[in-house]
Amino acid sequence: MKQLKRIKGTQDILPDASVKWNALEGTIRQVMQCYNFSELRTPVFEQTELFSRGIGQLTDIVSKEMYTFEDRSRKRLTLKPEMTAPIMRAYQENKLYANAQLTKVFYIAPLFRQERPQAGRLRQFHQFGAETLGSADPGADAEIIDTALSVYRKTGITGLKLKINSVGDPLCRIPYKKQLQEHIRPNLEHYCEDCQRRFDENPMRILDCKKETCVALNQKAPKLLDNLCPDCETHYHALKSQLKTLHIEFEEDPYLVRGLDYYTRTVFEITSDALGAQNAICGGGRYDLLAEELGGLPAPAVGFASGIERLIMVAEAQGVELAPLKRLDVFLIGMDTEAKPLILRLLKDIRKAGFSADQDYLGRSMKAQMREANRQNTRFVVIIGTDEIKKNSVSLKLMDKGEQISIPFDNLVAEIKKHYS
RNA sequence: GUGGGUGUAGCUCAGCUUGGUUAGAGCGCCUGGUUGUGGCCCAGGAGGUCGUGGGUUCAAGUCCCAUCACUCACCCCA
Repeated sequence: MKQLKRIKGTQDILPDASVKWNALEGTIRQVMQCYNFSELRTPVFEQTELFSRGIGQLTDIVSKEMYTFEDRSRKRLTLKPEMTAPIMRAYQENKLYANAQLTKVFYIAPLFRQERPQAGRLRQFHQFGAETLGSADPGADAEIIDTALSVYRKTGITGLKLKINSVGDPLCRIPYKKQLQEHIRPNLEHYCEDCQRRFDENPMRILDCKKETCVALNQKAPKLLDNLCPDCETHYHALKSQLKTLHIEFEEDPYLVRGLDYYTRTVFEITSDALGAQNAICGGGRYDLLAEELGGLPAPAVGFASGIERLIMVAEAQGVELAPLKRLDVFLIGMDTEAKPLILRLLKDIRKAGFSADQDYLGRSMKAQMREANRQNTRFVVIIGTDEIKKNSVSLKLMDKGEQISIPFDNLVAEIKKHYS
């Protein structure tokens, strides 16, 4: 019979890896708590309309990457491809703004996009992120960036680059787009195919093209940063000054454009050159218009999203251990049938005391069991054989020191506590 | 959707150019060297439809075609 396989672009997180995932999720929760973000969990699927309306019809995500299907009642559902829209939906639906003027939430969640997989890009992948809803203050933007960077610092990864930009708001962006199109139009035929396609859909993306000819043509193009309206200008400057106060290094990239429609004003990206072509480990920005787009009350908001798989890739490339080496506290060996019930009792007692403990279930020789204990990086081995039974004692081997001591049967747990380090 | 690369032991890979004994290595695993004692060392052992299907040939892991899978990159994104 044919062996069943996991579907393309998905991953089994095996025991060796899941230890790292758990440790990483732990540091994420810890940092989020310090910054006073609370967890918000949303369903894995939503009405398709949430994303088509929230993210934008013309974006790649909505136009060609969503896992969309009909349920039995012919409702159009979509496996969530990103978290911002669901968070905003939940914020409005549950009227979180009624409890507090300001809502700060974080999430750790699986997301789904049907793309061609490559290094750092899976069809089911995971992001953590934070969103501050209800504030238009540039301080919220700075805090969001600081939060992401704090998580990275805590994990131990280094060498990350922060790029920031402002994409303005409709007030400055709409006239700017026209100005940009006018500038490009005379030379449009010299631009690459992709850029020609972008001309009507999303002219600002043309500035982000990496093709040499396009980069050259873009040299003299007007920059949105030079054409911000006074309010956006003020916001952007306040953000930069707060980042400086926080001693956060950043690079201004006037061509940084994010692919999602809902961004206004602040956008940013954090990259690592330890990654391959997909070098962004974090992306985010402000989305003051999304709330209304989804049919709710106006609510300015800012957030970031960070790829967990990519973070782990960076850690691996840099030799950063996300989790300490796994150790088993106690391995118990019963030498004959008389010892078995005693071992079983001790195993239970040791576990009850909070230590990790295990025994052999394969009927292996003592030598093989010792090897097994060693393989599992065990701290203590407890041995009971006829000698021990006669003396109503157990042998406790301290594996790191190689020493072995004989102790009374009932003192075992206390003795383990004493030698545990 | 487009282009490149790779499929040989549980894992990482050699062998393919120049077809020809029983297809190899390292790591891992198992057994023994110790009547009940791990790591290091030594000795031995198990484990392979050479991705799949077809073709060429006296002979195919090796050459040709097809197909599938994986992978990297483009587009775009975390």
